[in-house]
Amino acid sequence: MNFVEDLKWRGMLHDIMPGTDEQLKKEMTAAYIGFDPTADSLHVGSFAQIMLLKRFQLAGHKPLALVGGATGMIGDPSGKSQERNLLDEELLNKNQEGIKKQLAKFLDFESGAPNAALMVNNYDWMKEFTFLDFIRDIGKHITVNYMMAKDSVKKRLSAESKLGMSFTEFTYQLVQGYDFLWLYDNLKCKLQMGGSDQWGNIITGTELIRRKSGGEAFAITIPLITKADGSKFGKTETGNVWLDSARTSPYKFYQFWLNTSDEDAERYIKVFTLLPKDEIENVIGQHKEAPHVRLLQKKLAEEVTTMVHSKDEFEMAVEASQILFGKGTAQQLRSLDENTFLSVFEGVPQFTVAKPEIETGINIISLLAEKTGVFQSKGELRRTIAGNGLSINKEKISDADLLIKNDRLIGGKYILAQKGKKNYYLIIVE
RNA sequence: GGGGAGAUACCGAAGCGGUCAAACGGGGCAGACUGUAAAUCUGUUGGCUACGCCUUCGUAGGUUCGAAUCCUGCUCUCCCCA
Repeated sequence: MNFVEDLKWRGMLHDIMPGTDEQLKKEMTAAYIGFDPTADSLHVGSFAQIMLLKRFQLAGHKPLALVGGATGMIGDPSGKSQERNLLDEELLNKNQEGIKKQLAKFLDFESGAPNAALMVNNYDWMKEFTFLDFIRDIGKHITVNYMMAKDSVKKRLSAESKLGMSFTEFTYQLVQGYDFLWLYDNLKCKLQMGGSDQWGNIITGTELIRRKSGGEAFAITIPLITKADGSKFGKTETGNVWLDSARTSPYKFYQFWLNTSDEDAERYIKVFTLLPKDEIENVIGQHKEAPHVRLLQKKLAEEVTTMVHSKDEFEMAVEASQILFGKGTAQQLRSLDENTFLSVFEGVPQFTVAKPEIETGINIISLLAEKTGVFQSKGELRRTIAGNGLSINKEKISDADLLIKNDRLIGGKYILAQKGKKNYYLIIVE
């Protein structure tokens, strides 16, 4: 199966410019995708694009990852994003480094193969380009009428938009178009890929290449990743899901994928894993026969967590999940060694209390609602206990006057409080 | 500028002198069920030194034994007319 067919089967093809497939069959082709350097880590929202580059490289082509140092300063008017703050160069550099490190996990930058990946930053070629030169050499080739016809621009000019659009944002597509032109001229990049919201910007680039260099360039976009329930993909209650383990722990990351709905998982496994078609179809088939086993989600979470983090971290996440959600018992909990214990509860809100507080025995209400912020108020805690919703170290608590003493400490220094089934809080005694 | 309606807890919305920490719905939280899901059902949803006390019904005063409820000033919102 070739690259384009594979994308099609995976539901990753939104739009493709005529001739693209032929070009890819003809020769090794370089393609680029732009990433916003607004943070030093990418999140799962960009993950589909990363996988796109990955597949591209696996198909024998040359992927270019462009970090939008220049474009990131401007802000794409697509979507409802407001004007963006300018990022300073130092931060940009730091973010670029972080992003490159992440991409290196997926793409081969180092091998020296002809199709080794390359990282570029449009700031490098934009920073010396003066405004006058730009409007004369580039602006000349694209009419305002053309630019105004883009959806991203039209939306912002329409009556419903209260925000208006600055000239800076308006020029965005031109700057991005110039990126493509530059890459075409300098690195023989003939294809730009991206999310479906980028189609208009990409086409401005191919148009610019045609008019200025008389060359032919191509475009592929992938659909926006959606969730069946209509909420935004890549977010949890606690915020964005990042690829960096310092921002989103491997455990949380694993959980994110494990919790996808049946319908979503079926689409995601095609987009976010490298598993071949027959294996995916097999898993989907098995899942349909026994949906409650959630084989599909498990497979998806395994593949993605292993790829983004590591096999070890994946196994740790599974172990943590079993303790937290399986029939984890107090004995099991106490049997963990300290390191495992801490990694299981990594990312769980933590509180610290002084050792003397516990030694004399402390009332549970005082401990959870005063010494720590596990509960907002004592009333809330009493209610939770009355509703059978509180556990300490995996044991249900039904007595609001319970005294917590040293013998409750796990490993001599930890107490695990649990509000309901899913909310854990770690109290460290030292 | 003239006239009218209104401001109640996270949101919507009842209440119009005591029995109001305030009906009901939504949302939130928890429990049961379950697939760590959805749907459903149940409980709970101001604070506390807790059969009692304290602070809350736009804001500041007043009437009253007693006010979210009545009166006055102020602020804001909505509607109609100019």
